[in-house]
Amino acid sequence: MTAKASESTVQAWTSLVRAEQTVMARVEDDLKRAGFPPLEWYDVLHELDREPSGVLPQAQVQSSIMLAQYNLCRLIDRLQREDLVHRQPSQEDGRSNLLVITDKGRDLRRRMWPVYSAAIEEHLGAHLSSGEADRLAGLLGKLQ
Amino acid sequence: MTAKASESTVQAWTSLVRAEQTVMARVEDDLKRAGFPPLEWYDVLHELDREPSGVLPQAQVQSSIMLAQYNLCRLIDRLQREDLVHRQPSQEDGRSNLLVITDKGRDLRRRMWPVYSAAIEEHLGAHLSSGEADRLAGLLGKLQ
DNA sequence: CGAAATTACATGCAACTGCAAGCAGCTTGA
DNA sequence: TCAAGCTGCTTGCAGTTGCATGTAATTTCG
Repeated sequence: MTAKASESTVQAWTSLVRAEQTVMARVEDDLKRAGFPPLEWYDVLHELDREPSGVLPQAQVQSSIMLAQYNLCRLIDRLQREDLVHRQPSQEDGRSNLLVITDKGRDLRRRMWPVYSAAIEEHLGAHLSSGEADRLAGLLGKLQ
Repeated sequence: MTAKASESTVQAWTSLVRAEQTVMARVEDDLKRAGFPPLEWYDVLHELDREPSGVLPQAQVQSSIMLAQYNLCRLIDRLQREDLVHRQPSQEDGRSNLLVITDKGRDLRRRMWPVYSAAIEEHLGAHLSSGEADRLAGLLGKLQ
């Protein structure tokens, strides 16, 4: 439990942090340049938009995306202010909010995807063969 | 330039972001539980402490760690407030700050490392063989 | 049942961040 | 040589985050 990390492990750690932060910054920058909001907006809209009904409990969105409860709460405030989603009290559970994506929200997500996808391709995909991408995903999957 | 990302690429992207955020959160949490400041404090102290003189221009620290200039500026404010580093005007270049690590700063970095190292080992190293860690680092290195 | 624990969400406050702008001090080139 | 531009650093402001806490609804269990 208190073992020191090996050289290989430390190298993997620093590469992981560097790579993620670098690629993330570039992707976010592309979105911003195109006039779009941050990726976390996309994440929430994506979770809702993939539901045909466009509805999910706030707690379920929270467990899908990696965001603290109070941060999701305030993110929803912002999305609601922009009329991209709205909150609807749940009938089944009086504590729970249902989040409903609006047409405007679905439209924004749809328009963001080409830019987002191209950014992923340019800043990540272009540097790896298809096999390398698969192996990378496989190794990263072991860390969860 | 506007190519859509392949399935493998998107999977690598989501794995990358998830893995980094998950492991980072766990490592930061271990440091916090042990009563230590955030990792970025460590990063700055580490850059300075690896110099025998303990001195580096602020601009050079900035290019080593990934932090916007104004964020480093304010991070240094905090470190200075805690007497971990101090600023010293450069003789050679009147615009430049030299950052000097204090004994207290060196000591903090030294005490943080065992906790940091153990966290890396637990949350990353324990999930990968040595060969896997090397391959992961190699793949991630292609993304810079 | 009904008190205690848990779950879902919200919020005041202090700290931190991003942006845009500012201020020296250095460098360049007509 | 000196005005224009660049570089290194700082800062005001508005927006965002983390923490601790609050509120209300549900679940658990003696």
